[in-house]
Amino acid sequence: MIRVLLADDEGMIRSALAALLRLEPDIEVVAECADGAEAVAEAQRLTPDVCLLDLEMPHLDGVQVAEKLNRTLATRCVIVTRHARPGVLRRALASGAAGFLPKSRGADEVAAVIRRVAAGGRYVDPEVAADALSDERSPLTDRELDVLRAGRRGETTGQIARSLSLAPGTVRNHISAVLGKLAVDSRQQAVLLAEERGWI
Amino acid sequence: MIRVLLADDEGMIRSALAALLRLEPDIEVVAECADGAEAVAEAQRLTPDVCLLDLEMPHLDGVQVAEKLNRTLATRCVIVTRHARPGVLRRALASGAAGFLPKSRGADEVAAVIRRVAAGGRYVDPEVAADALSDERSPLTDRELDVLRAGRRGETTGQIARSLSLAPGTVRNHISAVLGKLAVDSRQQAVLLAEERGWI
DNA sequence: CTACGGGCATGACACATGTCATGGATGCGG
DNA sequence: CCGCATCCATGACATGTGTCATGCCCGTAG
Repeated sequence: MIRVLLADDEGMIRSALAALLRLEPDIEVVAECADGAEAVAEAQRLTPDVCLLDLEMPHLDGVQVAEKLNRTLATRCVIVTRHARPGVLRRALASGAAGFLPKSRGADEVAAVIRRVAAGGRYVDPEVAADALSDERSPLTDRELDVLRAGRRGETTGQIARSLSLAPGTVRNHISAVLGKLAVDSRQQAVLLAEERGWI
Repeated sequence: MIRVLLADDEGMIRSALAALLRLEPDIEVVAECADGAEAVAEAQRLTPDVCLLDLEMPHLDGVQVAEKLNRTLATRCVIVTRHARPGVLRRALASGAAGFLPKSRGADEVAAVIRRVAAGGRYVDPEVAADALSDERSPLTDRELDVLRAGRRGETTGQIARSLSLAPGTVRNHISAVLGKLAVDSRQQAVLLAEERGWI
């Protein structure tokens, strides 16, 4: 019996997948979570065999959850997302996720992927994988990405600086480097571009 | 037997709902569509009893599809969406939709709603309806919304000014008024808030 | 008519932001 | 070891942005 944890902030898809998976004789859904923090807590309490994690969730996203879990548990994580971009795939694999499945795929593939990763294998959507082979990496450094992430919602330089424990000038410098590399004029344009490419 | 058409651009949720609905003895899924144009064509060909339409779809959104169908067919439409805001609900009802269901609700409610609208009733999610009763309209003036829209993607003041044929100072003034009314600190936060509320 | 209020436009000012030059830390290859 | 490159952090400076006071235009109430 494969014990599965489900996490997705969208109730409809979460409950739909749960209902479908419960029809499978060899799969047991042990938890349904609506956000990343809950997923981490439940996973640590229940130690499921496989965690199916939506990427877009409040507070902790799926990749962050996978990162946390991989540090402490033997659970295998599958990242599910609407925005299947090469950059996102890279982030997911770097976090130690064992599977990557875009939501454009049918629900019938979910059970198959779960079985595969539960058996110790990995699964990466072939289409996204092909894209990832021919893509260019983000030209941004880790720190630049941190700063960009921290300013994603229009936070002021001061807020970003405080949340990263940096001098405001340093934040401005990183931002400046980002703007130059991405050839845009404003912080917000940089955020939009980076989000579109799956870099943050 | 209730004949249902399903339209959602996200393959996973579309196929999951289809699979679940097929388990219901009195419901038959006659079509699954990935975009609005396809939904219109299939509905006209098959004349289903109920159309379950995602709001966010490429080219034609759910409300536009409902509008078209209500002009020519007796089909009853249910709008399904992630962003369940009063403004969206108003748009949906104005288009003649018979049902409104946010994706935050469980998949188990879908069949019940379909039966209800198939029987000639209407269904509006009670929580969104309550919001809609107590909602306030946008406190922003037309010009302020124009400026906000023009700056949606992080355009600089100069670019906004040029695209609206204004002095840069005027643009700043409008922005300033917006920030005050919305009680936020930056342009980007104002854009996010306005988008979230369906004002732009 | 006149006074008033609201929306729109503008320029001057204070402050936040982006740019630049600089220095320290680390890693790599000669 | 030394030079070289890269990343990170910082402060001074220029530019862009938000705030404010002001004036115009128009519709409406007195």
